[in-house]
Amino acid sequence: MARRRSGLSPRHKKILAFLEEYQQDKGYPPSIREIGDHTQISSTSVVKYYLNQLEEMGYIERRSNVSRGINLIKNAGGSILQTMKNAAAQAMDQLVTIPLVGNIVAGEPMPVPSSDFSYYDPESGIDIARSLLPSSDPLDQLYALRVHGDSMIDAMVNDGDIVVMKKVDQARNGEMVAIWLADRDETTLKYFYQENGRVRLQPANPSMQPIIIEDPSIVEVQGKVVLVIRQLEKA
Amino acid sequence: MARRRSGLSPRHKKILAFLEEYQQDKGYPPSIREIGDHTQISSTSVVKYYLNQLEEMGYIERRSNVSRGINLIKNAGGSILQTMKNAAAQAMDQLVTIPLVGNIVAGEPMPVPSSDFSYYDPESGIDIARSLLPSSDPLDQLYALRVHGDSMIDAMVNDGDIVVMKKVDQARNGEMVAIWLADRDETTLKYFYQENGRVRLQPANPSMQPIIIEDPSIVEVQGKVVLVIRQLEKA
DNA sequence: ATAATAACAGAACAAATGTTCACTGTCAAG
DNA sequence: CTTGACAGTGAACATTTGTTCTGTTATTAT
Repeated sequence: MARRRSGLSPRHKKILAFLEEYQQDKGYPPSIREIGDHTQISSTSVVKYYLNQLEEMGYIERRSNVSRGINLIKNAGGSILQTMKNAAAQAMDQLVTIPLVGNIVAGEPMPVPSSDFSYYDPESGIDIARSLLPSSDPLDQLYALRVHGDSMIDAMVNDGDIVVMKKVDQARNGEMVAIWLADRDETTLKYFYQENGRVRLQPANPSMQPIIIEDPSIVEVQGKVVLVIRQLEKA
Repeated sequence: MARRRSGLSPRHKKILAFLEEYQQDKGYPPSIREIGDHTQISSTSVVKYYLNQLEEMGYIERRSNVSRGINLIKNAGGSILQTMKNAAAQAMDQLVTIPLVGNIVAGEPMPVPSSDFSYYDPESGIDIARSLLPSSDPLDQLYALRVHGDSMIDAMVNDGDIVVMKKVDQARNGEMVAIWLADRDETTLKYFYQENGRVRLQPANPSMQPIIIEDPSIVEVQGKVVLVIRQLEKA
């Protein structure tokens, strides 16, 4: 039999390759006996023998007495698996999933996710290409709402549309914002303009008249509209 | 105890979160007892009970009688997690680029890509998550147009909006289509209804009146509207 | 109230799986 | 040739771990 050289023997490589392939395929690591079967090693003790060596060499991590407790650190080529994760993350990065946290209904306050809101809360999310979003916005401040009813038609937003919002509590001129009008008990989407002490809320539909509010304190900005999506054909 | 809602209960979410975190941290999935310990579930049978439900819902895959044989398919947000190798390719696949071939202007015929049109012709394209599009549509029949002017406001489409169209020459009832009205020299977006020999073109804005056309031969369907996108903040 | 169903508990069980150990074979150096 | 480190075998063993089962508690519907 060949003596232990400095590097990896064919069996070492075979085991590492199998570990990677198996984890890839099944989503969890193989057992010692499965490794043996697929690498022509008939004895479980020999598999353990090799696994110990691979662990010493830093290719894997193991937790003793734990079934399938093998963590592949780097593959046989020596390149760290983490780089792969990064590549995937980068590709994923082009596509962001925005939580769909609720509905906009004119007569009731709009749901806004709390700052500590759980990643797993939303029943569903919508996927958006990053290129459609303002590049600067941090993703965790974005959330989406589905519009219910025809109350937003003067904002050119229809029943069933999805609006992507950014959490802000102050609007700048010219931005479209979601506003809770305390005196009317109403949520509305309007272009926001603050000019000489009063607030003008301009509908997106140029044929509609603006709302002028003399007392800015009663307008409550819920968020800024970033994107509106209307699916005519349901996916 | 709370009844099973349509979506995921807090425990479902907790388990999914733990599965993801554990796998990320250790490199292999947790055992049933470990899941129980970290999610305040005292009985292994209850953990199994939830795992069965998660499997039925498609969030995980399991191999029976296999220790830690859990494969996390998608997280609670519903986005695909897959294993790292496929993730990059899959993520790419989730994103489609649709050619932006021109503008819609009310007074002139709408540009429609010819059938042999080169995929690389358009100066620019827009990236759309596949999940937003009708799953059935072949991608090569989709194209996008930018709306110029306020002429489409009765279709709830604003100046600057992007409409994604599908090439069709015949519309079915209830579809929103782009139509060239020969007698008016005008392009318009309307809901299409053909009923007892005549065509009714219904604006999306429910407060507007429909156009009735007695002679169907003068309506020329340019395409079907699949998606409308409005970017409030330019990227 | 009552029945039905979902949610949960805990123990007992069986199977999967890692570990240990005594033993055999190989090869190179003294 | 002998020795010793390395490589490998196979079985016995001990844990870990998934499964099943009986039963209890809550929630909803009738």
